[in-house]
Amino acid sequence: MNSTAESPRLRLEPFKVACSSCNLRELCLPVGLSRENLERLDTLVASRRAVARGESLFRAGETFLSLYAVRTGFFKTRVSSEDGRDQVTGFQMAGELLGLDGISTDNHTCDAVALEDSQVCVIPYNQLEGLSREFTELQHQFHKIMSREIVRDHGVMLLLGSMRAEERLAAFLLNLTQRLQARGFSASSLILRMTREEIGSYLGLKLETVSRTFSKFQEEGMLDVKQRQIRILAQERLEKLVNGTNG
Amino acid sequence: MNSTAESPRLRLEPFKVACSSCNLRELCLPVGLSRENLERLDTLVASRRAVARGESLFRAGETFLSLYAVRTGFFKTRVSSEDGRDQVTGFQMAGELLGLDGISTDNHTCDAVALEDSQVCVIPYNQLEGLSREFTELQHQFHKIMSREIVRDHGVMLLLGSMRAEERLAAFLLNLTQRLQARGFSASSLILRMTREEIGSYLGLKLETVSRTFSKFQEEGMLDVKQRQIRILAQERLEKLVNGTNG
DNA sequence: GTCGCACCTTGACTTAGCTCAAGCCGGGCC
DNA sequence: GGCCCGGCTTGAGCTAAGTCAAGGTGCGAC
Repeated sequence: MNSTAESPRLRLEPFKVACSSCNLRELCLPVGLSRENLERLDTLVASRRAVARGESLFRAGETFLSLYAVRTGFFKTRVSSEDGRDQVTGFQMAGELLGLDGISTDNHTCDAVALEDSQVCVIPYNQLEGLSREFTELQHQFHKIMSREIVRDHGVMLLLGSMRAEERLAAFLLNLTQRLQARGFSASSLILRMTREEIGSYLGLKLETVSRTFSKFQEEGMLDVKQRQIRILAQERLEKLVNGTNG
Repeated sequence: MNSTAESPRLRLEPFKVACSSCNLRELCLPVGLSRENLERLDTLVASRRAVARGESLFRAGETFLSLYAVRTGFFKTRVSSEDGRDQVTGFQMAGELLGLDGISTDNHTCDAVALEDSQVCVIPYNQLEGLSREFTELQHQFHKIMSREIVRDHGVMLLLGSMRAEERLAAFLLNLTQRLQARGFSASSLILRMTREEIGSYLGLKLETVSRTFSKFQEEGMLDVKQRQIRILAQERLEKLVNGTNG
């Protein structure tokens, strides 16, 4: 209705979006809510925002007002140090929440960048706090999501602190396919949304190492790699790389 | 009163502990609470627990029921992978919260180990949820603490993913002294509570590398290192190592 | 269609940090 | 007092991953 000439960067979709009818509700903030409470959540998540590929949803330093749930598309989050070092801290797909880091200081502390044209649901944070005082289910679910992010981060620390390049890439691929599978996609073939450099930044490796490791996995018959199209040919061998006392 | 023969590992201190009169209240969960609300918090944080050096406060896999605030002493948290790899994910001192990772699955996902004889305040989690539905200040403060943990973890990822050994150790020391200073200790001299191996695990380095890097800092006149006693002689040079586009 | 550009691959060489090994230091205990 | 043991230091050599450099590939713009 209202798609007149607005900045593509900040375009707001004014039509109502309903969690209660969203097919992501089993993966997103609404998990575990009753029908009735779902409808109360609808009053909160009232707008969407489109983010074009390459654009930022938010940047470090901006005032924090809302969380965002990825509806469609794919994001990366990135922190930067004062001297310009970058670190990709995560990749987010449909149903995942962005912006939790902003609560601590009322300012975002990382950049969230769309890796493809994406849409997010806007969740005004103080309204979320209000509503979660009113019903336990939402409060509890929200706490679980924050806690899950902490657990995820600890897993990344383990990866960065103690795994070798092959193990890191294997863990990365298995994590991606597992999350894609939960969303109804294939467990064995995927299209990467990010560059080798972004994978490398996330895994604490240089892009050449990522590329070489992909090639090695292909030579060894574990993967079929064609640029960003990946087919997993031997999932159990990847799993063994990550978990086993590999040799 | 009740310090009869109990297991030193699980000893509960039955006497009342009051956040409202605790000298850590400006660093801990009660930050920002009004006098009146502080007293309501006292009803929640009702017991203490002592943990002897080397003992665990909780272990991965145990049922999650409570958060813990460090009252005195020093802890490390540690995650393990299936094949026995360990990663120290943090060191916690007075006023810091332990156990946030447990909310996500109702099970602890890491071990918390005391590095010296310590005491913690027990914060029953479902009571905390209840009370934080009743007053906004507590809810908001709790969310900030969880978010701060996420931000901290992202900082560690940056360190592990993109810094060299010297930068990691410098960042570690500066972080420690900053937190100690906030607790009224010297900004320039400290006693390490952890071994070289534990520092190495946290920083993604081997203990020999930690030791060599300490020696290098000492040779260069930036530190005075005598086993676990550290004196910082040139803080600004450590800062430059971490932040500057060092050469 | 083809040009340009961003991204990816591969090779040759370098190096930071790891491994293995030996010895030292200091605090607790008999 | 001295001895034992966990933790720390240091050296020598090795290796995984980084660096630098040269091409290849595929897609979008004109």
